[in-house]
Order: sequence, then structure tokens, then C-alpha cells
Amino acid sequence: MGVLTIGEFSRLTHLSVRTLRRYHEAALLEPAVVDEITGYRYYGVDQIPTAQVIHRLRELDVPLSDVQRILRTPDPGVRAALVADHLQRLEDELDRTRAAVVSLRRLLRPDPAPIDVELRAQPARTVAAVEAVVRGRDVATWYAGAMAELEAAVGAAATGPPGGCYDNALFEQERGHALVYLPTAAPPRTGRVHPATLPAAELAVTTHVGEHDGIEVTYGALGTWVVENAMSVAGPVREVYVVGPRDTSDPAAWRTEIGWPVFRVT
Amino acid sequence: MGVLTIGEFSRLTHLSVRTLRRYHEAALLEPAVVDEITGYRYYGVDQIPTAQVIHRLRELDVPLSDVQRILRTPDPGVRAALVADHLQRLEDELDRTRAAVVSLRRLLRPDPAPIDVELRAQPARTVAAVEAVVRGRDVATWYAGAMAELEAAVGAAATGPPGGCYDNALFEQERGHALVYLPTAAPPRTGRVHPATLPAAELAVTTHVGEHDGIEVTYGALGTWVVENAMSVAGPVREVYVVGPRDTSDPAAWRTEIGWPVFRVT
DNA sequence: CGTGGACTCTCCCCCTGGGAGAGGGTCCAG
DNA sequence: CTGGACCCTCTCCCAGGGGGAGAGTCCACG
Repeated sequence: MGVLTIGEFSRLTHLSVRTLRRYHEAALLEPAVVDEITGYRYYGVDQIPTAQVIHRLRELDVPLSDVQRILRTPDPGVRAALVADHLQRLEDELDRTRAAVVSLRRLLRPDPAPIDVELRAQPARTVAAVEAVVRGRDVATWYAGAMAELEAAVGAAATGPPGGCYDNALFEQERGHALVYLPTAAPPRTGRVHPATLPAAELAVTTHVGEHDGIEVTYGALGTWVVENAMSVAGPVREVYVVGPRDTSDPAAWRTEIGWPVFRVT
Repeated sequence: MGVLTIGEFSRLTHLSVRTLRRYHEAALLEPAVVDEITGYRYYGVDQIPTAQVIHRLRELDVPLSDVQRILRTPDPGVRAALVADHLQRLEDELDRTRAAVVSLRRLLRPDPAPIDVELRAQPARTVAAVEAVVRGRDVATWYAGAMAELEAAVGAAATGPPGGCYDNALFEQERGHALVYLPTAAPPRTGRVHPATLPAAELAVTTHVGEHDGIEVTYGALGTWVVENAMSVAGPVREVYVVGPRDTSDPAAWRTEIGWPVFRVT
């Protein structure tokens, strides 16, 4: 009583037979009984809710390994936290999707506005910085925390707008080095905040106006300018948030300087 | 002049070298020049915007084949339509994600309310129907169109609430047969609307209250009931929208009868 | 003019989460 | 007892990459 063949269980849970077998193999959802001789899988009615939870989590693109972790967590509170993590991940993904849509619309607009590029010999400078190696898609989250810590440590002693320095790999969704800073006369050393020296460099600088969604378009235009002026790019890109969220809540008024280290090609 | 190695192009477009090679292989983004002897790929500055468009589209999970189709479309209007299609797909996906989140929350709630199940011998009946073989994830869209056509053809002559009959495969994201109907005395035959006979069946019936997000939980509970009452399920599931969007705009007041064809297990 | 290091090439295997089908064994109702 | 539905395992395929091996190329510096 209450024992189901894989086909019956499939009909009741709306998971395909194939998928159920895969979940068995992955030790995600083990049949209540497996006939030793025939290999037939038999499921119990009490496994239906579990199967449904798996189904929903998979619909949210939670990897099987994480589904397993969630299912194996007995404490409902901890389990809820794990689920919440994934919901947060979905939120972040949604933000990225929105940004990509904005960027795409801008890219498909027929006439890109020409950009002003300035070549600037940037001397080395010492600033209060927070740096880390992060994954590309975690940059936004990391940035928020790091900048909050910087503001707390430096605050009004800042002698200019904040900025950052980002490895190229970060833009390719890989891991890379990221650094955010606030310029100040005497950089403190508290928590993750420490003094750091931005090396001197020759920068091709342009200004991106507006929110950061779609900033890639400006990057592309800057890259084109660099190449057409017989130069090549090197090193991590630098951004300076001349006017940013700390200055105004109107994203349309934001001004971001993008500085790409360049060197002249012979 | 303006010719870039794959590494330079990678830095300028934020696409990894690997990915660029893959795109070449897929004839998505061919280098301007390929050295016949060394195989080295060289890109032109003018390819940066194209690379960026590809990058954004991929961020939106547009398959490479569709990206190719979009890029090969010369007419900007048609191209915009193709892109709009994918944005629509993203919207639909978002709806499904939302539904899964609601369902998941309900599943993780500790105490599932017990459900009332009624065993009903449903005689055969002839109704005005629209049917098709559709993909599981297109059901919602298909349903909207089909029901609109039914309303237009039958309208006030309906003798009861609308309903549907759905293959199991539809719930597994595969293709399956779907049928929606409005009961009426003399079913017309116009457009996709035609008379159809719902075969007699013994149904295990329960009522789901509220919006359809999370209806899976009710399905699970019904399935458990069926098995615990020594029966098995068969054939496509039937839904009757006793109170639905055509009756009230308040989803919390919706009532959906779920009827699962069952047969007694010896 | 050499040479070393950075860059690039191709080839192959790995990952996830499935789908498709072959070839053969099992269950059960008529 | 037999046919048809069901179930088993097995191998191969897909997208869209990641990772690394082993070898060839480019170029600036000494």
C-alpha cells in the first residue's frame, strides 16, 4: 500500500521518468525500495512532497548539488536561509538581465553619439582602498559592502570622488582582482580598509553619463578610439565615480570617468 | 591599422579568448583576417560593436543560433522584432519563476492544510473545445488565445464554467495534448472551435482556491490521497475553472476543480 | 641577430541537466 | 500463456562553455 512504480510516481509528481532515474543516481531522491533482482524502483507516497520541492527548486535553476544540500538540512530555519540565498541570487540575476536589456537597446540604436576622449598622464597616488579577488557576477554586491566600509573609515576626510580598478577577467564572469578606493590625505588601516598605491599610468579617459546599465557601450566606443589612435590597452581598467549615488539619487545625473591604461604602438 | 589580435580584442570587448574562438567556429563572429599559415585570428575595430551585441544577447540567454539569426538580419525593424521576441520570452520566464517561488513557499510551509477529495463518476459530455499539441511552457500563452476564441464563439451560450484537459507531458515541459472547452448546448464549429466529447471517467476531484501559482501543491496532495485510497491515476488531468478570471479579478477568490481520472487497484 | 617570455594555435576531456533511442527483462490482465 | 505496457541499463547527443597539454609564433630587448 502506498508504493508506486516509477511511472505512477512520475504522473503524480510531474517529473519525467528519466529525471527521476537521474535523481536516484544523483542520490537526490532515492526510491523507498529498489528490487535487488529486477532493479525496479518503487517510491512511497510520502516522497511526493519532496519530489515537488525538488521540482520547484529546479525550476528556479538551483543546481542539483544545492538542492541536495537544502533537502539534507533538517533545521527548517537553516533550510529557509539556504532557499533565501537562492532567491537573492535570482534577484541579482534579474538585475543583470535588466542591465543587459538597457545595454542592448543602446547598442541597437542606429547612431551612437561620438565620445570625447582625453589622454591623461596619471601620476601614482596613494589612497584608502579595499581590494579582493571576486567573481565577476559578485562584483556589485562586493562593491556595495566595500564602499560602505570605506565611507565609514574615511567619510568626510575624502579629498575627491571614489573610484575603482577592475581586472579584465571580471567582465568575463570569471574571478579577478578588484579594488575600490576613496582618496584621502592619510589613508587609515581599519578592517579591510588599507592604504594602497595606484601606479602611474597613461590613461585614455572618457566620461559615461547616466546609470551604469549600458556602460559597456561607452567601453566599446573608448576601445575603438584607442585602437584608431594607434594605441593598445593594458592593465586593469579604472573608473572614477565623479558624480555617483553618494552625490545624487538621480542616476541620469551620474558621471563616471572610465580610464583605460594605454600604450603607444610603434 | 585597426587590426587586433584575439587577446587585444578580448580585452576591448570583455569576451574571453576562448569564447571568441568558439564564436569563430560557430560562424557567429568571424575574424576580419585569419593568417592562412599560422592560423592566427585578427579582428577589426569595426567588429567591436558586433561583439558587444553578441555579449548582451548571450547575457539574456539567447541561444547562439538565434544570435546568429539576429545578426544576419539586415532590416533593423525585423531585427528589433526578433529581439523583442526574446524579451517576451524573458518576461514569460519571469512569470514562471514567480510561480515557482510562490509554490515553493507554500511547499515549505510546515503544516499543509488537509484537502477534501470527492470521488465522482463523470459521464461523457460534449462541449465546444479548442485543442492542440503544444509545448509545456507555451501552455499559458496558448490557453489565453484559445479561451478568447471560445468566448467569442460561445459567449453567453455557455452552460457552465470553462475547463481544460491536459496531458501529463505538459507538466514536464515537454510537448503534449491540451484541450480547453466551454460547455454549451449546441457546440459551434468556427475557427479552431469545434465540438468535442470528453469521455466518461471516474475522477478524484478537489478544489484549489486562489491563484494558479502553487497549484502543484494541491496536485501533490490529491495524488497522495489517490494512492492512499488504493487507486491509481490515468489519463490526462482535467481542470474546471469554477470561479476564474472571467468571473472576478480577485485571484484569491478563484476556485479551480482538479479532477484526476483514477481507477481502483485490485 | 638571438633568445626568452608572452601570446596563440589545435585537440581533447570535463561540467550540468537533461533528451533520444536501442536492446532486453518484467508484470499482469484477459 | 501471451501480448502489451512497463521498466531496466547502456550509449550517444545537445548547449555553452572551462581547463589544460603540447606545440608553434611574435616581438622587444640585449
